[in-house]
Amino acid sequence: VNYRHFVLGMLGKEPMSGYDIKSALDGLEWLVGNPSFGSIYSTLHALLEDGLVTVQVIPQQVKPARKVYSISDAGRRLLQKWEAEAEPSGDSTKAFVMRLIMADSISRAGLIEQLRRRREQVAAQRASLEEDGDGNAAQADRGSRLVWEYGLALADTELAWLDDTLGRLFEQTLATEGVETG
Amino acid sequence: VNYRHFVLGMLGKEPMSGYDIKSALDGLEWLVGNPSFGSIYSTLHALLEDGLVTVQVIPQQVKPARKVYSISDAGRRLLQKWEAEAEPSGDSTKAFVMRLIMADSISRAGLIEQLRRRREQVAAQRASLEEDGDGNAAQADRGSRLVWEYGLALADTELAWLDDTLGRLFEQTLATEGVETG
DNA sequence: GGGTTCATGTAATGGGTTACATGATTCC
DNA sequence: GGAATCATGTAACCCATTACATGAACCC
Repeated sequence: VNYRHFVLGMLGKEPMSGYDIKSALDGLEWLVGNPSFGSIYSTLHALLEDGLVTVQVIPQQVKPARKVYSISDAGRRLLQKWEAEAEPSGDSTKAFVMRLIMADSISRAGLIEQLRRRREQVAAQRASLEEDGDGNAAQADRGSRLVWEYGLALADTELAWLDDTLGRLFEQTLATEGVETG
Repeated sequence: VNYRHFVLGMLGKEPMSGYDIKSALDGLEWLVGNPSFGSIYSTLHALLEDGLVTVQVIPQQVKPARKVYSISDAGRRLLQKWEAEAEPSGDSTKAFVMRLIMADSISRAGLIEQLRRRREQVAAQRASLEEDGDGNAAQADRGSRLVWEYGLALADTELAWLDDTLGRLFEQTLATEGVETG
């Protein structure tokens, strides 16, 4: 995974230091991954050099100065562009969660679009898995059968969650538009 | 991820060529990952050099010769050793599926042990997630809340699947032992 | 006294992906 | 005619992890 977009997305939520980003991810490794300091800091430096973020150095008496990074206009534009384009091959779960956690940086319509895309991808993955299994479920080895069951269970749960979440977001959108237009 | 153990585990199921391994993984990228040819072939070369696998070259008229790799005794020993030791930090989902798919290379008792360990890890992840959420569910941003819900849903499904699978394996073990001893 | 938290940074290392090279057959 | 399948391999590149460096305050 490349953490460039992800780090930018975290800064899209609110200005943070590299240390803050790392802290926010502690306990979430299994869902989003946990980039090392080396990775975060160098990503931050690169983003700064490209003008996608700005820094504010906050000196502290004893501890090294905090460097709080904020997203720039150019950075927000790139984030928007990135949000619009889907990975053609399909995001991994971690990549999806990375997009999900920075939902605040994008519009509700954009978020709905993300979830719709994810729904399609997961549905396709589930379908191809089921197809594979139908043909050779009987003669498949134990390992393959276990993976097959496991994959179907995870896919079904994710589809259900996506449908549920999309439903709630859709209701909110209707309600908001109802207030605006009525 | 390091594909060394995984490739060895695939060969533990049955002798295969590099191309076979890659083919077996097509359509399973989202679950186990899909190493590139470059990665698979160099891994195979390294395993060969370490004496963990052997090759059998099968010439073909027009196509390049198939190189079918088989696991050696040393390889099987290493696989057993690897199976016994758990990643201290907890496996990622992909790493777990990698272990799962090569269930045929290990004993049923070993498999049960694997699933038990995974159950512990997922339970711990779920617990820390819930703990995090309880404190600041109200003031958390939308993205964090979505990830929280998503993570709980996935964790619950996996726990249920693990319990179910462990139950079935346990029954089979009892049945087998029943035949043996009675 | 020793481990943990806060806070940043650099350099080496490892290993996976991408791109390239080769080459005949088969399907559209 | 062009794309896909079968089948292996090498080299460059990218980038994440690991290890190292610095330094004070706080808790057991």
